[in-house]
Amino acid sequence: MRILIVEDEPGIANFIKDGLAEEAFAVDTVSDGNAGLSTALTNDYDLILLDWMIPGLSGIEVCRQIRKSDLLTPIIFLTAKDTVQDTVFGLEAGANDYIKKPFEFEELLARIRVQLRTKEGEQSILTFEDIKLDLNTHQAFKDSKEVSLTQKEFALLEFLIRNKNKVCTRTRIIEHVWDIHFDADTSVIDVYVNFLRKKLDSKDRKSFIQTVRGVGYIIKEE
Amino acid sequence: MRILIVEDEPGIANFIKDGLAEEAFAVDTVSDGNAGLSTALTNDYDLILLDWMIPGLSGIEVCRQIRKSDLLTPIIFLTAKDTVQDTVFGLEAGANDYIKKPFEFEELLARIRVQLRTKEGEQSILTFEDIKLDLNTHQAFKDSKEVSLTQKEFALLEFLIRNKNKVCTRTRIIEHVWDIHFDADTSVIDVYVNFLRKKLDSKDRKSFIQTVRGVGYIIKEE
DNA sequence: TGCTTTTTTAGCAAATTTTAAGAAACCGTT
DNA sequence: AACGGTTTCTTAAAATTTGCTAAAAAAGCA
Repeated sequence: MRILIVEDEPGIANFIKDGLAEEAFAVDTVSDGNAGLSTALTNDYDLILLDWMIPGLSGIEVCRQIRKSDLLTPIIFLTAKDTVQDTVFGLEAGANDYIKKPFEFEELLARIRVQLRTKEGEQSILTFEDIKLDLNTHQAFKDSKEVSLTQKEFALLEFLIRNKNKVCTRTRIIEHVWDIHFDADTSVIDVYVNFLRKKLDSKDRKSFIQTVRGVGYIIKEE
Repeated sequence: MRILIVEDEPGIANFIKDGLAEEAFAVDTVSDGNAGLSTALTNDYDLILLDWMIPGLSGIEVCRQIRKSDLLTPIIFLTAKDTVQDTVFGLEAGANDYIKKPFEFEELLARIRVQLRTKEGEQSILTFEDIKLDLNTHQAFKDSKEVSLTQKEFALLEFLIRNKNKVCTRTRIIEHVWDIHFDADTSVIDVYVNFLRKKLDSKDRKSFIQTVRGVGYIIKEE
């Protein structure tokens, strides 16, 4: 799950970024309206957090432009303003929700989850055959026995299971799990697929992660 | 735990009622706004499920009236509307949460539990294995021998035990225990976890507070 | 002031993540 | 079947990040 934060105060931006990283989201931040708009339009985010008062284009203008280009990515406004009138403008501009600063991280997280749930029926427990991932507790299970996974292992597995029965290309994996958006000459993916196989494969049958040569990997049912 | 449902569609009302009855809640239903308001005011419910579109007084008006009379019973809105603007008004009118129809019963139940937790968690003694916390007297015990904890130590331990079997992220800990809501570059948490371990760990087995690298800490049963 | 509590700092230890490189597997062509 | 060029697998080790711990500094409080 990729999230874009458009926020000019580095303190707040980092606070949110770190918190969301702990929840296993891939997070990018930009600090002004123009960068926000272009980044949002040229990337595939699952959700955007947009500050109201930012340099360059105002938050509301960014929101309008994004909607104008038919992008339906959920947008949550971060706003210091507390008159209902302003928030109404924001919602009319196409935002999905708003949260008043200062806010508790918990509340922000809840609102993010609400938006993501409507988007693709997000659940807090993902399963594939005898493998279970609990997103709340960050625990992974195989045959209902816990298997300890590192952050990256967990994130990769989550991505693969979310996209089960679809081929995940190396590019999409490196973007969504590693948050790398330039040409990457690396073989981390191979290594981590190997880690997951070692920890989660059953000995008697072929690996639950199948490789699609020249393209990427897939977790397929049956 | 008594729950009031204010909902005019008998199908939905019964669906929820039966489901909640199976979960051992005592459930009453009424089907219009006026009845909802008077029933809510003259009875002692632990939670109210309130439909947005009902005959008589609108759900939002019922909510407002209830809050006006200083009743703090948690209210969850059931709403078919999907513009967030409306739900925002609902939350401003004093609702505690909202859920969009159609919803899964599981999700409703989860939200109900969240609201009730604050109430039913009024038990004043928390325990985890051989550790006991008396919230009234602020005393901590290990093997029924008292261990003196400082305020922060107590607060951190309380938070961890309240969330036992769930990973507590650093962000959540710093918000709930230290009440810091901005970017925090600090390692107080590490230090205090260390304090608690020194005071409360058993020598023969691994620490009762387990660290989840890159995320936070967890107190786990078994 | 002296004592306790809380927070910061910093070096060390440990775990994770990444890199790198040879081995193995795959695939099209001969 | 054999070959060569790729791509992927598997390891080991380097690089980096994160957490632990002790000790000092700062803040509170009687």
